[in-house]
Amino acid sequence: MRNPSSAAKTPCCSKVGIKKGPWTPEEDEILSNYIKREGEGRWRTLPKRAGLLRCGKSCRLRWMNYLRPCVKRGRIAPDEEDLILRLHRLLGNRWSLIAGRIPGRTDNEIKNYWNTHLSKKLISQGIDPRTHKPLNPFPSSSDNIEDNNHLASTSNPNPNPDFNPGSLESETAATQSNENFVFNLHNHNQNKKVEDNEMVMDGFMMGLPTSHSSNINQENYVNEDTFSSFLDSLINDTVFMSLHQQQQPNPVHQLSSSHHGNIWEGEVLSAMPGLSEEERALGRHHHLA
DNA sequence: AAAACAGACAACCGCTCATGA
DNA sequence: CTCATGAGCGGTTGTCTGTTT
Repeated sequence: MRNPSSAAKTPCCSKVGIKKGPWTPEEDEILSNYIKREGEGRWRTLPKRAGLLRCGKSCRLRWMNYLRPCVKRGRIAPDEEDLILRLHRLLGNRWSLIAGRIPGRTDNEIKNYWNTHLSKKLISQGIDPRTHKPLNPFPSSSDNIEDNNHLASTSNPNPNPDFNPGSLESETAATQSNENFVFNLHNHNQNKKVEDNEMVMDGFMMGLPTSHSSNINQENYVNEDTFSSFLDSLINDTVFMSLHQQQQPNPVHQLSSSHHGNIWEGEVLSAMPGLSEEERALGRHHHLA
């Protein structure tokens, strides 16, 4: 339950006369017409100017998630679902980043779909939706071992069989290789939420020493275009399959055609489009530091 | 038919960050 | 540098709707 006393901290939504709850078609029309006429922005004052009894945040949310012409409604397609799974394995709960790679879908929609469908689906498959790792890393029966090997080969971000989150041996190449990528992701994300706890909790960041999160600086910055192109490459089957065929002859490290979140450092650095030799070197330097 | 329950998703809240005065 | 404000994000909750009992 929401804490009534906390509402006083958010003056924009606590004013008397501000309507809450589901939007009516009339309100939608007023908001749509106003934004089409006047444009987006200045959300705090928009309700008054448009003649709506809503807070600015509510107007923004309604526009962003439902009224924008580019918002796609309807069921999530299987290919979109696959994309969400891969991006979540790479990005964690960065819903806006994930949504940014899926045209027409909003962060709220993807977040809801994840919480109501995909997380349950992964759990039913024995996969931890947070970490994308098997829920039971030490199965007792041979059947379970087989099942988990299959799961690991398709969805585990660290399919290296030596991986053990609780041991020094867990510092495998797979885990360490994510480090630079994680590092750059945080720079990309406007340095937002650079918190040790969050980094530890994020699935694909498991095993990352927390001290690194406080050392994020500009020298490892990768610009938006580079990051965007990089993500495109990550979600492209062909690129990753060819990379793995070239660089990972070991069948243990082969990935299925539909799941390949396991990123090795060499792949990450070499796959980064437009990355200079200096930047690659910086990435290696950070990894070794 | 109606109540209870569960699932889906729309919306809200608190927080952080960016920017400008 | 500090403060105020706007904007955006992710977690959580409320409400609606379909299903089961």
